[in-house]
Amino acid sequence: MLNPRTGKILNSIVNWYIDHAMPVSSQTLVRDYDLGVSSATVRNEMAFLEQEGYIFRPHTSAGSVPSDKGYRFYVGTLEDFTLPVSEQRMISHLFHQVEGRLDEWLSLAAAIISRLSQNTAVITVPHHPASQFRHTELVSIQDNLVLLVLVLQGARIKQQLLTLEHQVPQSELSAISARLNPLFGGLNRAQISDLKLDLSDLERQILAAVVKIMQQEDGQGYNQSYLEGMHFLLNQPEFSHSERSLAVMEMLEHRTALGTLIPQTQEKEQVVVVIGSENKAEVAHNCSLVIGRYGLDEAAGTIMVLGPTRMPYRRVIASVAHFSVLLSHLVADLYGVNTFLETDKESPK
Amino acid sequence: MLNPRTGKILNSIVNWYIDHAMPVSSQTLVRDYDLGVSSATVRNEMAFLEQEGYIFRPHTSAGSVPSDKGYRFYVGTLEDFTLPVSEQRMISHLFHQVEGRLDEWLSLAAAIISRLSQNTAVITVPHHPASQFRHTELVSIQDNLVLLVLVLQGARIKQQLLTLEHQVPQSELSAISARLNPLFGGLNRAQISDLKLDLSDLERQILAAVVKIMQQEDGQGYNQSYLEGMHFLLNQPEFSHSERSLAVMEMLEHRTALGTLIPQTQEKEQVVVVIGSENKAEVAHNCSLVIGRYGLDEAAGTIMVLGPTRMPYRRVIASVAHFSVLLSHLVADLYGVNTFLETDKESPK
DNA sequence: ATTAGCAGTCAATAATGCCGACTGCTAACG
DNA sequence: CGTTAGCAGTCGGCATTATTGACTGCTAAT
Repeated sequence: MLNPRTGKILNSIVNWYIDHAMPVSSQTLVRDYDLGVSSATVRNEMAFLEQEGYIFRPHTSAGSVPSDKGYRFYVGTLEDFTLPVSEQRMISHLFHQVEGRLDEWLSLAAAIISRLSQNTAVITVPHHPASQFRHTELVSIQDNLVLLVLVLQGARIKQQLLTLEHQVPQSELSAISARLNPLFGGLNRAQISDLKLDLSDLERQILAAVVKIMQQEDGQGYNQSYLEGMHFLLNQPEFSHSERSLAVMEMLEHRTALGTLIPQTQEKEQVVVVIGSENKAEVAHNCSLVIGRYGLDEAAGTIMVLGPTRMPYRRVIASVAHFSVLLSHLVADLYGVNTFLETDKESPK
Repeated sequence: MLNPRTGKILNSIVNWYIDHAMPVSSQTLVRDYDLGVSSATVRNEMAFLEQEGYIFRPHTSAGSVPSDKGYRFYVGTLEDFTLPVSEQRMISHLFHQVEGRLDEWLSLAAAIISRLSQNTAVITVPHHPASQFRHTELVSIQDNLVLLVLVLQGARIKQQLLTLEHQVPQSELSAISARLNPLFGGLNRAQISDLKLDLSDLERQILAAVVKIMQQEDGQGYNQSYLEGMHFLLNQPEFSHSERSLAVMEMLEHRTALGTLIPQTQEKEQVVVVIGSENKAEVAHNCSLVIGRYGLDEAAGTIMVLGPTRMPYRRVIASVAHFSVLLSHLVADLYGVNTFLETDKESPK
């Protein structure tokens, strides 16, 4: 679609602009990249690229800036999204230190992705629209106050305080949970509700609480997430002084509308890049989004990196791809699935 | 220390500046406040206030801006920190909707305080340097993978995945936790470590994990906290364009050094205000901090609101004071303490 | 002690001119 | 015919200057 030399020049423009955040001149290109032609030729090519909409100029006699279309072309030509070995080692080292804690994994992953990509990262908790019951436990706190601990499929823990009508000894509470656990095990909330059981008042209260917790859990999509590196957004020259940045920050803080940014057509283990005005939300029109999914069909989470359209796509995509695989393995363990997913290489849409 | 009229003028200056974020002129004061004197007199008083360091001027022929000393005086004259009844009702309504969940309480409280005070709010999880064991539970996840659920005093829940040497049936896991629970109940990690018990390898592994979790839990001070309303910082005109704001944001995001901002001398149920350069941390020299404590001796948490020195102190102090009492009640319930704390009125330092 | 009035100060804004970074074009070149 | 050197033209950015208007500080009258 673009002849090789033109493509090479466009990619050089994008690379330089990503690094320097300033319009690129024809001279700069021949100086910094090995194009083998003179600046005049580059100017001719740039005129063509501008005409075709791959780049634009802030004003008549200015250097060129990649447009969304230009970035899209650039991203399409990228390949080899493996992280440097040193970084891979660093990551696996850090993960060994927080062995065995889902929340720590996600929080750590968000922190690392954010640091590696120098942008804001969000990771949503693996989520399934119909959680399965795994285990419950009742712990007496004080008088008639009882802590209900609920373990869902995938080692997800929920808690809820219950106020009982009368004080109940711990031994009886334990007996109740011991009785309910085998009955509820492996069922989702609809199935639990449908059970025809002969229950005491107390047991009914507990069942109601369990169902309610599961309902809330199933209901929240992008509400539960780990957010890291908001300050990188502010560091970006294109954001530091604008009104836009504020709207984006607010969206991030409330997680509202984060879901709407995700395009529906995304297969697992594939990294999708949404550039600038391709975003559905108006506020994110000068942002790019790199989105990965992880987990299993029964519990999928999303990794996303948000930054200005001028972001280091290769690094970002590599980070997201790496963690997509890593977290998928971890979640597979939690859900007792042994299928090892094919890994190693992903390519953006 | 300041004669009544001078004090009244100073407070008028502070009030106006808090509302408008612009230097106040003598004319504006006589127009907007009922001072009963002419602008010339106000100018004379302002000259005095400037000489004494309560206010300063950005340049020679400019209006006046309160200094930290001026704010300090202003805060000292404030009284009546009750929230409007409508807001109190709104709060108790919202809290009824998330009955029984500590994490939701704190998260909600941070959100409300932030909204009410139009500034950034942080609430730390109630914390004690030597947590007490309450209950543990082992849930088989898959093969030899087991989820250890640990409940600490105060309904705090921790989780950890364990990889066992062999696969162990759920019934045996339940038996183990049933055996360990009465042994550990009410003890802190040192006491648990000191127990001379005859344990199997498996039980030893579990004990080690329990102690390690408790150790980590006891170790982290301000790490666990709920942060809300960072975008308010960016909205403030004094922050929107500065380098400072970035440093503050970074500090907030990493929670580092948040602890160092808290003055040590603070009694429970008392709200402390730290103004501008009174802050120990250099980065926070144009910030003010309103700090409240809540909880019990055995589990105290901190509420803090951070914003520019030009913040609506009355509203902020009232919000913090209100939630200090509210959360104290809730925590007291969790810890099985029935002492109702004397409430209603607090005054800042 | 208070006040009116006036002179003086200084930031903010607009207007102007200059510099330099780039491009677009044209004509020459291989 | 693609490529290149060179030059004219454009426009943002920066520094300089002028103008305005919002305040104060001072002084003299009340």
